[in-house]
Amino acid sequence: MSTYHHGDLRRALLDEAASVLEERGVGALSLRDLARRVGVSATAPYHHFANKAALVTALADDAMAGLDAALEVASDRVTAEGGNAQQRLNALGVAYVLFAVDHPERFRLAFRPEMGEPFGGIADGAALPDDLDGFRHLVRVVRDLEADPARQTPMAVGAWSVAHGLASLLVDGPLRALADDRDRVVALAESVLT
Amino acid sequence: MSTYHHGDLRRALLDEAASVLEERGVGALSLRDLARRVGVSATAPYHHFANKAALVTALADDAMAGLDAALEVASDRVTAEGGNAQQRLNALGVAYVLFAVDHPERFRLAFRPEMGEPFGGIADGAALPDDLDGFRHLVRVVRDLEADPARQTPMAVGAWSVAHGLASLLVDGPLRALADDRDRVVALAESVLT
DNA sequence: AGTATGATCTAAGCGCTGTCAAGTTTCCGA
DNA sequence: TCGGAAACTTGACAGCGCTTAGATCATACT
Repeated sequence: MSTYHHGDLRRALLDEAASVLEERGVGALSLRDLARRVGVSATAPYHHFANKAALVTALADDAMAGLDAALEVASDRVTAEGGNAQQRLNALGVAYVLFAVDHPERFRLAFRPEMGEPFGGIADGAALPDDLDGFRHLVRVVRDLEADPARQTPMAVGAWSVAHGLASLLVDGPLRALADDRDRVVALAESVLT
Repeated sequence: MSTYHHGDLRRALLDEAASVLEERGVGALSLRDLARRVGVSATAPYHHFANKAALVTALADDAMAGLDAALEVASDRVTAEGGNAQQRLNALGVAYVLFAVDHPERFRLAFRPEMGEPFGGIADGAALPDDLDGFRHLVRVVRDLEADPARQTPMAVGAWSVAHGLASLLVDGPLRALADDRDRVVALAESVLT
């Protein structure tokens, strides 16, 4: 026959995992179940991922990439509309929050700590690094907005904090009830992100 | 003999779980292991908790209570020192962040969504409820600070967002490296929470 | 063309988990 | 005192992550 070698089992597993994640949440992820769904033996995934944590980490990387893409779209849109740096920063915050509301499981997974080291890390007084692990848009807009390098890092941290905090509260916290109404989410985000 | 009935197995399980949580993280929690440590059969916990999720939820409630207590201490301290409402709000934010840094596992668990419904929820235009599930201190200080009820909810949301976001970034995000140095955490928190 | 080699996948099994069903021991109130 | 309820035990089941050992396939070299 012909299906002994799968073709791209790694990709198939990640895709299946993404759909399980969306429907049942991260707690429902199981290597055996994924293998079953893809139609492969229980141990096949181990030829593509060292262990379950590695698969989940890869999935989290995908989620991060999705968030980054959403921020890029928002940033480009404001730029195309001739917006200034402040408007771009606000748009990034709104897009950040909307991504979390639209894809809560992906958002949660992206910031899940117990599986690996997600971030490069930034120091306190040091200058802002170019690539904040996918948050290059934030870095760029902060540099446009604040000339003094010493103030860039606190500014980036503050902007990121409020966006991330609001997103978390909408996804997991006391604002969950609002998360369904995108218009109200946008209004709330714009009023808070200033 | 006498140890057939344990005395307060429920409390013993929760205490043991709290210590496992602190040392190994939430992923290392296992009902069987807890039972073993407490010296009881594997199924004994089921007479006190419907399932594992119920135990974890109870543990999360404890964690929330701990955070609330930390906020209360901070609020009382500022009040005793004759501080105004704005100073009290800032102190709450710093205490919030410090709790997260000092007890990262407890902080993460308190906001873990997949086990039950942690929050009561607040609506958009509605007035701020008295008890925001343990965050009564935030509600109180916001009421002292902003007379207009329509603006209280956005203000509370904003303050909570930035504190929660900063705490998350310090615990799980790109600021992890700073989390060890409490003085710098305090300085960063005070500079961001304004 | 023939074959070795490495990549890919399967099969069997270990120790762990959460949970259920049924039986045993202890406590406490009528 | 005694009977029911509460607390706990034993035993078992299915599912999990992961390891070890072996089968199968594509392809690169001679």
